[in-house]
Amino acid sequence: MRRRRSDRTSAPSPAEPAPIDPIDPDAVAGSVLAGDCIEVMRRLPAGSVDMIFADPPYNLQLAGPLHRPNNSRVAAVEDAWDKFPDFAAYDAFTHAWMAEARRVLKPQGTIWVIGSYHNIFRVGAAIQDLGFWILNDVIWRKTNPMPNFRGRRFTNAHETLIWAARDARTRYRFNYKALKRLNDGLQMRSDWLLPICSGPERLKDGEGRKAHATQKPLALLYRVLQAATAPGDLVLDPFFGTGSTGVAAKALGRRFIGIERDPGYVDLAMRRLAEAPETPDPKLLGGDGVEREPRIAFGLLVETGLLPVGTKLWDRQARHSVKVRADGLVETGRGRNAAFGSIHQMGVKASGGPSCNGWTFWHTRARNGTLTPIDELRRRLRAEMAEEPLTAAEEDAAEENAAGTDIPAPLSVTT
Amino acid sequence: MRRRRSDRTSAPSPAEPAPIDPIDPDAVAGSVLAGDCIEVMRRLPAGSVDMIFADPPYNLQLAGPLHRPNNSRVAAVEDAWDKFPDFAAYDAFTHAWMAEARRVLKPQGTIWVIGSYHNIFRVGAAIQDLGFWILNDVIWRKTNPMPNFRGRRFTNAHETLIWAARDARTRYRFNYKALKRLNDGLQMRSDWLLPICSGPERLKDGEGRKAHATQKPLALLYRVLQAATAPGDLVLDPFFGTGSTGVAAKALGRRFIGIERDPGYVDLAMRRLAEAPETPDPKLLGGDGVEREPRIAFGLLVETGLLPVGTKLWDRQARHSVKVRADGLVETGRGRNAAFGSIHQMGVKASGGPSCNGWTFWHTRARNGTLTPIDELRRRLRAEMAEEPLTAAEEDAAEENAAGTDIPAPLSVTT
DNA sequence: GGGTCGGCTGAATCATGCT
DNA sequence: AAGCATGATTCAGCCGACC
Repeated sequence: MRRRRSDRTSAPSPAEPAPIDPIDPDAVAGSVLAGDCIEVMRRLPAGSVDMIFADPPYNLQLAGPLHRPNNSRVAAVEDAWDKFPDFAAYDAFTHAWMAEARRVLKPQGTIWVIGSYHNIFRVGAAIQDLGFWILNDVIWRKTNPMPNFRGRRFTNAHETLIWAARDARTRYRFNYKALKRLNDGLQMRSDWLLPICSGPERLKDGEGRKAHATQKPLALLYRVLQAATAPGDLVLDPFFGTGSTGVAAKALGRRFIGIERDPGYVDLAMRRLAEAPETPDPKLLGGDGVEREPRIAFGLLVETGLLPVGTKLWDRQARHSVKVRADGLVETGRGRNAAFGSIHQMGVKASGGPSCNGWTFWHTRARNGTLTPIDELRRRLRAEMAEEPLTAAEEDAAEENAAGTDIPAPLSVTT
Repeated sequence: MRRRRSDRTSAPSPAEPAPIDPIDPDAVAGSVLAGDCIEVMRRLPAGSVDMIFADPPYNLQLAGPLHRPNNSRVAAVEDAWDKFPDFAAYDAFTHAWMAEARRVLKPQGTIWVIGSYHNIFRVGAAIQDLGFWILNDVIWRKTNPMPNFRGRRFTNAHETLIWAARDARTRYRFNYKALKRLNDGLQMRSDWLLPICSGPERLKDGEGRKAHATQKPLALLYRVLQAATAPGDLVLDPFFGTGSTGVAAKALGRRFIGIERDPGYVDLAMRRLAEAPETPDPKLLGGDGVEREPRIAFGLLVETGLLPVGTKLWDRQARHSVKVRADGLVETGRGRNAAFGSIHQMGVKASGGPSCNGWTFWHTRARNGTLTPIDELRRRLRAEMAEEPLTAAEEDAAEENAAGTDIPAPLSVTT
């Protein structure tokens, strides 16, 4: 039966969804919302959070109690929230919460989901089916995993995280340089070695038993947040548990919203968060270190006299050269072979590659033959413009580079 | 239209599947079968192979060319075999070949599938949907992965293998001890650190380019085969490629069947296998070092006089004791408290645990009070029966244990 | 012959802002 | 919205060339 428009003004029938009571994300930032995550997410506006971290039930399907060789019993995940009748039920649940998560995510946001081989393949397939675009799968290698007591399998020494963008071709955030610094100057890899959550960090109940079966280590959350968020970003965790995501967010100057169904965990997380430290100084948070430096047009080097008109520039093998023109372009050849263009365009011509960064391709040549990339001149100009004095080491380096070149010392610059 | 029975005797119509031409697995062991793996597997009898290793297409979905910072172009996987129109097509393909693989697998067999985040979640979900039972996901961590040239993601430094049994409750093979030895005496973990296939191992074509885009390192196959097969086992690889699985199988004394669609790869693999070394001495293959040992009934210790009837056995804390009976059982208590059973059953009774290994639970007690597990007696008996002299260290240990006990020196045994 | 240096390559879903 | 200009970006290992 087709509904007439006037029906809509009447009270909703039982078959219709309950009227949505909207939640203002900014108003609830920093708190834990009690309730089913699907229902709570429905009340959040679309495109309202920067990142989502989710640690959903693993659907462990343990056959029976497991005992160590000394016959002591292993404390397993036996909570009701981890029980699903079959894969279909788990898939339905996964699609449901993940569809809401995607709606709530900003177009340029990303989602992280952690799981084990029991559930991660269902989760990954659902992520792809819902239109997310996987960026990496990341392996958390445990330094101290539980051994395999029966000796029937490999020690299950890792868990898998999936990192995905909301859409295939969006501009997501990845703090590449920050993570490279965290990894001693090498690119951060997709395998992370971290201890499991134990010792004082592991929350206990009154009787000294672990308060939550699957509490994640803060170090894991730190790395996730540092990789994919900026200070001030809003992070959503729909399976908040003991609130590790919130603790990490607070420490890193990120905002968060936690959703948790179990009232006991809600209480626990709120008490934990009240005492969690907050980084007082935003400068300590770092960021990516690639906050855009002011753009410098090549022509400015000519105008400021750093590169006099007619100066010859060479590639690193000194096989190609161009001459600096007054209009900030460079030229090469004579007569019919003559050509001119930007440092980048002429770099493409000279190198034959598909693209070229002229700043690092072209060099000045000192009288003794030493080649210096013109990017070095740009760096010095930037330093002057910022009116920040060079460090002693930088001054030394600058003088050393300048010594014996045809290039005049940098001038004062006014924009 | 319903078909009448008599139709079946006539020549098959084009709509009917072609008549199956059966393949005898033993006859084709050690060779490469050319053709589509689904069609070829259909011709193999059900339950005919011990293990399957599969390296299916990853469905990479690469957008455009990628260049290194030095502008050289990355050689991508651009082969037609890796192209699928969408996830649905890939899923259908995956289900189809994997269903055949499961049929061909022995009930106690296992399957290994390798993939990356592009496909492994589809593969894992299909494995579960088809009734396989996942035993582990194993992470191949690459020592030397390709970097992320644009700094937009984590270095994709690993691939994932799924190891699954045909059914949930089958007795599959896992050479636990062999892998523990491979790992310096520690349990083998689910994360394996291995280099990618390069250098002389990497097959090249006439022009020095890689012969196959995705050749896997032999070390990876060695470990897989050592973990999950016994010498003489028949291993099937439905995506044989350059035949690394065959080379590893030949070296480890396993039999193999390779299936490969591309005639060029078939030729290449056959030539490679002809020159691949075969381990001549089966003793070098090792095995697990467990099931080679003959089973020793507890009663044999009584029959051989190693444990005279009436000897008292104690648990490690000397809190419980049993007496050895002539029939190879042990008994405890008197009158109404009397009970008897196997060393294992009585161990369960004494320890209160769910299970008990009587060989390590029960001990003989020397006059000076020293307790020695009866497993030590079994070990000495095994050594005699094998007529293999003990190593010097074993002799020392055995003597030390025997010194001052009530237990007579081992007798010569004839079975 | 040995050591050093530069070049090449590997299952890769690899850019962004302005006009 | 599409096109164009700018310019940011790599690690381990093998191999050959060259001292």
